[in-house]
Amino acid sequence: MASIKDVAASAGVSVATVSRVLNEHPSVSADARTRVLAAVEALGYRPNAVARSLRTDQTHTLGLVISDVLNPYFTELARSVEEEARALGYSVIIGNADERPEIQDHHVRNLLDRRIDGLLISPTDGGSPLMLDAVRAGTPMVFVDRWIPGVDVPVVRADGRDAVRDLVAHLHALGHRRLAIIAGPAATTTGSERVEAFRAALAAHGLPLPDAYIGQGDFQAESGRRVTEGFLDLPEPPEVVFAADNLMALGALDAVRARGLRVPDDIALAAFDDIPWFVHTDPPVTAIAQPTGELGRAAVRALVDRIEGRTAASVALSARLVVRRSCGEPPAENPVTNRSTS
Amino acid sequence: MASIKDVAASAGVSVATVSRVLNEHPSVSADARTRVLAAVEALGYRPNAVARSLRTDQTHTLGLVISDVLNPYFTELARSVEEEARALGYSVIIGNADERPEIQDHHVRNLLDRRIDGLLISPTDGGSPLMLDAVRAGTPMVFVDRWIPGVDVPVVRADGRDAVRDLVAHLHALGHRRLAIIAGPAATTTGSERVEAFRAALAAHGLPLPDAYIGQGDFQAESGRRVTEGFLDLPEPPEVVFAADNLMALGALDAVRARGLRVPDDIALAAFDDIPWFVHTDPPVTAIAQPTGELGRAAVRALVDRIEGRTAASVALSARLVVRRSCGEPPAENPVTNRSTS
DNA sequence: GGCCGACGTGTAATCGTTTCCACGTCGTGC
DNA sequence: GCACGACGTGGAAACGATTACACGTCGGCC
Repeated sequence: MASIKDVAASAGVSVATVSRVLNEHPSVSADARTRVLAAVEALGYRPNAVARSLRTDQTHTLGLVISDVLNPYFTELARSVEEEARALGYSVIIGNADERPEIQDHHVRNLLDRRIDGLLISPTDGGSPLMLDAVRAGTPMVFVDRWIPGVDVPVVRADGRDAVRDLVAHLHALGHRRLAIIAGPAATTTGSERVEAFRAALAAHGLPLPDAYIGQGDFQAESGRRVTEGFLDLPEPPEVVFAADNLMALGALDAVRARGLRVPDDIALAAFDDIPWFVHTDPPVTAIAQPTGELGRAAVRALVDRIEGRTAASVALSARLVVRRSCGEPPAENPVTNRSTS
Repeated sequence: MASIKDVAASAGVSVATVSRVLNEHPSVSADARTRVLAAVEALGYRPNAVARSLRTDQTHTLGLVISDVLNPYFTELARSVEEEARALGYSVIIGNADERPEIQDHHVRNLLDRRIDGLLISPTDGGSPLMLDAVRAGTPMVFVDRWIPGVDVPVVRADGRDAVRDLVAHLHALGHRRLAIIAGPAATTTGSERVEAFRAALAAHGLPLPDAYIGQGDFQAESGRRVTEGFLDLPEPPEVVFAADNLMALGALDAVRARGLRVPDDIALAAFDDIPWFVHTDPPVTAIAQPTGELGRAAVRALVDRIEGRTAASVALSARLVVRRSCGEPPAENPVTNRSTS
């Protein structure tokens, strides 16, 4: 592979001049510039990003550590992150933690070793020493979706409280009184927050949230299945199951189906996170939709602000309820909320 | 951030010795080793991967350029690729081409500039000059899922021919005679191959595949919707629509639903690529399942073989038909093929 | 006509590693 | 007792870029 030296030799100038042409430094004569450009073209030269990074101490790369790539919500997040980053001249290295703290740490370490310019992360747990060290060391960082309390890092997330309230009102109006939730891990903010929002919304209607109706999941389909089976085995099973993410909702559907029961007649179902497939499931699933793309873009902008020396602020966008048929009594068709893709 | 010099100074040895300890070079005294290790620990030193890469000319990084991250098939592929790569000591940079050749080229260029050790790619088109150049320059490369004919690069893919034959036999047995396909872009191998396999399977049953029954899609949901609407507008609409990927099947469902028609009563549907959601759609969708995880792992192994100087061979694994209810007449329940997650 | 600033260019240091080579100090074998 | 090999170590040169600094040349202005 041709190096800057080859270009310099071929153009009859010094490497410094080549570098200046490449970096659009003003003080280069038109003559030198054309000769260099011609040599670059002829040799098919491309600057070595590794060498450049070593010298300039910037990689123009963002690290993104997400909890689970198989979760469509995070996939969409990753996509919008990459898009916005590309628009701003950065590339993205994605690490998939699979909801496992040790894999998360592996990725964080790896990204730090590669000297990424900044880190976007949706923490799987309460924060490992490694991550806290990175924050302390001044690594530009932004939390997205989930965050770690007490750590001074901007957070970009959706606030689902209002939507959860709308959901509970909807369920209450349909006559449901025994509502259960499949929660995410308590170590994640989204795990505990959604339970709290649910509990508060229930309280507003004078409904309790008994412990038996709080199932502990881990945001994966299998846990949704397991928890739902537990609910169904209860002497008095809930009338509604609210899954704190879309994969656990999938697991819940599996469990209900395995028993030969029907949604919503035998048990109603709702989910946090809306995905295109919810339109076509049997029945279509009522869900709380996050502005996922906007979250990803906002997170990148915040991180790049931080990297480039500006100050980055936290962002909270609101989620909204999308009513379908999985909780009973089909509402009037709404052509907008029923579009399956965006 | 502490550098190797700091460690050397702190341990009272030269940088060469530190480097030797870190790289497990044998000729280091036990005494020096412990002093270095202690210094590393004390300073929280981590080698700078950028500098190391510059010197050794290897990044221990693989590039993966996929056609569309939002497609669950590619997501799963990406996940298995990353997992296997991690197991072999490599990390992965994913580029999402969104089925657009110019974005694909952007990612390829970017990855090449970063001096990745090898490239895993599922080409969106017939091969840009850039990619052909990279092949000619000897960049270790492996095609996965799709490939470019006439280019000497190992291919790891699923052969769906038998499964398509099984599908057509299944459809024929159900009494369907007018079968249509939503094809992928002709520039992709999976785009044209699936049509050919379908045509051949139809011919074996003495069935034609008229041009009007070949809809041109682009592997995205929207095109599935558009093509399906076209089919439904035909004077004699098909009895079955076979979508060449899962997203176009989603679009087809959207279109059928928008007309108030029902699957499979009014029109049957089948898809290439199986995904967990197909179990829970209304109705569950008959699909051809690829061994996605195995494909990803095999692709990584082939690429790493090539990188580390061994020879890499092409791999073709077989796909299989998973019958559900979207083509009519429910088969007996099969607990294995109906599990929604793996 | 001389001085000074602007301009274009090249030399060389630098980023953090790895690794070749040379060197000193042993222990061993004759 | 001497030669020699093995071993542990350090110095210094790379890798491919960027950039501070110095230098020569030219034009304009007094």
